[in-house]
Amino acid sequence: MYRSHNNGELRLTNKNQEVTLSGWVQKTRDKGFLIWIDLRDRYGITQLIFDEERTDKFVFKNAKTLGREFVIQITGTVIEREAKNKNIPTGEIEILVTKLTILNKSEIPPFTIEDDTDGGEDIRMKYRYLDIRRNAVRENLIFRHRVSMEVRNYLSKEGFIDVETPYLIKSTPEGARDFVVPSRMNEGQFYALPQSPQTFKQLLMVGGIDKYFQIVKCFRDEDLRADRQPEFTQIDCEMAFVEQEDILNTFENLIIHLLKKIKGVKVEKFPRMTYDYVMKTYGNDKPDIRFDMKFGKLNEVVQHKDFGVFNVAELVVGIAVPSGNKFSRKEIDRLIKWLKRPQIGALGMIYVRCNDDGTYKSSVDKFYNQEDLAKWAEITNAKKGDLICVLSGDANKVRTQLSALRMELATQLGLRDPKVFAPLWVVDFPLLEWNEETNRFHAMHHPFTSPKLEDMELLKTEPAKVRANAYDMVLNGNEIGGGSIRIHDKKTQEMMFDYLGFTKAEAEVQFGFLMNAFTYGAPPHGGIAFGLDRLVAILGGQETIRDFIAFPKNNSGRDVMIDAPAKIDTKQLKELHLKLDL
RNA sequence: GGUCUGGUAGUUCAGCUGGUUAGAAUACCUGCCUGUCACGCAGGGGGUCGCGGGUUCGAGUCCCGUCCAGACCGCCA
Repeated sequence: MYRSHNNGELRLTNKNQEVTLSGWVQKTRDKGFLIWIDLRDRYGITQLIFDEERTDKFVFKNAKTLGREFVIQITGTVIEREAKNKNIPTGEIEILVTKLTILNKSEIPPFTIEDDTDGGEDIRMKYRYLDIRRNAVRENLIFRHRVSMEVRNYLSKEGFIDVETPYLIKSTPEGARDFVVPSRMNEGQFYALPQSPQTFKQLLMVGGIDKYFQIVKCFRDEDLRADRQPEFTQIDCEMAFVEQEDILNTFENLIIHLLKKIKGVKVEKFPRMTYDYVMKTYGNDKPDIRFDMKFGKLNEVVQHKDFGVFNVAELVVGIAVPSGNKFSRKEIDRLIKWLKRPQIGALGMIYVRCNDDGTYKSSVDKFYNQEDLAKWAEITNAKKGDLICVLSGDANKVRTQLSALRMELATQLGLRDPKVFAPLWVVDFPLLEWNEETNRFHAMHHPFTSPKLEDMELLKTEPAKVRANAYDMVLNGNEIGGGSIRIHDKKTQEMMFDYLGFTKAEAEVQFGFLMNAFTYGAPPHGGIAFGLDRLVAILGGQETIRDFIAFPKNNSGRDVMIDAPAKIDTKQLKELHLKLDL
């Protein structure tokens, strides 16, 4: 028996009991005649004591040799501490050790296993197994476990069936780049890893599994970000015999349940906003609505004066920064400089100070009087003491830029409180999106998304205006889930592939199996998929998903611990019928 | 593919306009210490300043290239 108790559970009520404990040496405090050792496991810390007078000579001598992260097993008696530590749960007791076994020694770890470790990201990733011994990382993994168990239990109780779908599937041209796996048995042919189980879950609907879910790995060979990994986990869901409204209600309730159960936060019905509205109001299809700063379109009140920049602009739009008038000239200049960086690419910014006495002072006083500026304030909903920031130019670009500024200012002003949760639905996404590169329309969501019936006629005349039965769930400025009502008949699906520039033959080769399935009684269906990594990170109040993944990849898609990807030898290449062309 | 930031002791960092022997904290080692819990005290070891080239009497410091790491843009149906 390695242990009778774990290191977090002994209390004064266990006094005089003989116990056996195992764990890692967190810290030794050697006072010469007395040695204390903090013994750690994932449940907590228990203090061991070795006393030159009370401890066996051999055991005492052995205790002197212990180093950080040694794995030991001890037997001893629970005694009351002379000096208690109120900061830890086991702080009233310590173990007077009678028997000590070193189960395994440890090299000196490259960084300290402490809450505020001295190790940087790089070294912690290389020795991730040591990093996981730290409270912060362990707690994150446990937190993720709790979320995913809660999701499983909830969906299972609601009648959803967890079905596994294959990882070795077929590459498709639409969407993200595929990870590709060569087939040994089929010369010159390749599997692809799924970007999502999309077609399989639709086939499950045809198969009559009318409520399906899966917590499943997905793969996309695209560049990484703080919130994007090449392999990531989705809560993938699909339902048959449902309309959009059914899906929204079902999964809104799932997130309400999670927020309550995991965070103890009560959230009411989610607001629903159309894509068109959020783009115009927040410049962004995943708005953070924990704070206001809504866009105010100023074209009507600023144009046809003498200010040329505004007169030629497609869009002039402003936001009111709460209490922004306290910004110094220097701080505003810094904001403008920030906006002009190539990443944002704004040409400049006009601003209006809203003074406490109700007057205005702007950077364009030459062209606009107090009455004009009062109108700006009205449209942007600016109060006394605010600062109105105005950008102008190409509508799409300006929205993106002002949206970036809105988020930056909110961060600076502390308006993005990680303890506050503001979810919403964004609905009525466009079905299609023009792609400059390929010079054709692409499906904004994916090619299986159904168009809104009432917009079908526009498909021929103004395809960009056709709305889809597609929706995203947004939480605190992050897209945490997205889905759609799918096409479930062959004719519409064929038509869609046609619009997306597939020839009949291409559509048949790539998605014939799906369209064929649609001819055998496919029920109406739709679904949604949540990004688990992102959801867990946001619930945990953090931005980087890496902190919630046990073994994440770095910025360039490498696993620095196992050093992958790596070369394979010529024998393997030969088996796979591959030749490198480097 | 692009923009920006960084790379100096095991680790995290400082090192100004180029100038003698490159510092701090922490970790590590040794000794002392009877109630520690960020223990304390005294001492010690530890460096190819990412790599390559250039400018210079002289480069951690300036220039060019390159590699690595991070953030972002493009990309992510």
